[in-house]
Amino acid sequence: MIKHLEVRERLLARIRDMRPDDVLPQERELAETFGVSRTTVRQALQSLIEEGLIYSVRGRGTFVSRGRISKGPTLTSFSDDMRARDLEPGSRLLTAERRDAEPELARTLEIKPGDPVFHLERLRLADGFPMCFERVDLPAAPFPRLLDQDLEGSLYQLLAGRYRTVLANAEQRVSATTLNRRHADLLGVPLRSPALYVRRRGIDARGRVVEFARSLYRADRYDFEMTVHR
Amino acid sequence: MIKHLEVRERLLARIRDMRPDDVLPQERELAETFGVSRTTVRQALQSLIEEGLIYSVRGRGTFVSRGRISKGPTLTSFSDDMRARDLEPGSRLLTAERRDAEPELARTLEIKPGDPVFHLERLRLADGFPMCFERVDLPAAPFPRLLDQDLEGSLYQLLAGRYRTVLANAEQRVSATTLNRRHADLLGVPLRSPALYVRRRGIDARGRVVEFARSLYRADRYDFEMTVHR
DNA sequence: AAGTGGTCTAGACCACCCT
DNA sequence: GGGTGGTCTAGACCACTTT
Repeated sequence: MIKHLEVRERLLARIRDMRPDDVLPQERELAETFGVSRTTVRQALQSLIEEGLIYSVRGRGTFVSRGRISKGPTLTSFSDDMRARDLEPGSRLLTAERRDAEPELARTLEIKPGDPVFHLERLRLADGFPMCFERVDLPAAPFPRLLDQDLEGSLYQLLAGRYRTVLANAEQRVSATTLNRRHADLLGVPLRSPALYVRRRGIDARGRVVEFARSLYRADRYDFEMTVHR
Repeated sequence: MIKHLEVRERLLARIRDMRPDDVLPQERELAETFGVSRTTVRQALQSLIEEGLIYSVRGRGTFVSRGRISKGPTLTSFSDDMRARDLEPGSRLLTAERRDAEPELARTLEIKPGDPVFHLERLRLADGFPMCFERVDLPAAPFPRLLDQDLEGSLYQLLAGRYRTVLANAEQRVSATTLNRRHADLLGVPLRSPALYVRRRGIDARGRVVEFARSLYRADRYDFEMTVHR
């Protein structure tokens, strides 16, 4: 087990029993308590600060943040996201086909026009009810036989497991829209209901574009929580 | 000058002249070149990795990312935000009054029910056209004579300049909605047009709640861009 | 003056990738 | 086996806050 992650876990356990603005023991003391160097303690503290769970003030100390665990803008799959909300994720595959990339899609995926891509359409469910309609395009070359796999589970997990491709970061654009007949029916809401429209370009550790996804989230059941800094 | 920031600057200059997937010198070499320890080099590299400018692969090296500088989710004012889009920010003050905090607002602002708060309503403009309708509540105590100030400019700048209160981070919740008669008229769009609805709680460096803002952005003219990691 | 977090060092070993 | 990034150590000094 990596030490700073272990320290992080033990700090998390402490923080859970503390109240907002309570002060944590000082770093040198934590280092002694956990039997690690101060550097390692600081590495663990830093990750908690980045998530907004604690904050530090020079010359005063490190304190528990107000507010609760609001997950920062990290890259999570729909499945993880739903589980974090205590909802059971599901999926209904609507379309799965091989296509030739249109020029604009090719540019987005950084491949050549006409190169083969996989196009998926899925209805994402939470506790069995529609939450999100998503269309995903992926370059076909890195993912042989993708369409033969089980595409109703987590796509990210499939890419990581079978194709050793892990998404490292994503460019995301979030806007609002109202739903047309087809999308409203799929999501089980009235025509012209509001929805969050998210366009995402997923990038792997080497900087290759792995997916371009467009999702429509029911506005009455979903919102983005984020903590922004400085 | 803090060393790791200086190293960061010098690395940035190098990266600008490199192409995607070019490899950077190895960390031990950079340390020697810049006359600092490897730890300090790593601190500089880390900040560039977090911004997506470079990526590292264990056992291979550190490389320049594809894609350009995509600003992460940082805390910007409306004014900064508009200027980044080459739009001239403006403001029309609709309401500015002192109120007593309702219980729910008091809880959000972490003050006592009945404590005085300032309530502002502003129409935010971009190149003179409505972009966003915002309602802001602030605790009155830390901001004496706030209502006598010029409230049509940047609120963040006013808080920083006159009251020495700098927002350190904010909890934000983004959802979608459709506009009612009043809000549609204010924003100059048809009834029931889609809009982004943002609720934000701004926190200062000491963890005190400074503002609670609810904003409605025209969906046809505004979206959130963000880069998410890991 | 004492205590806190912020920065930095020099060196060590580990985990992983390549040839 | 040699080279890379990842983790960790023990110690030092600095900048800031509080007493």
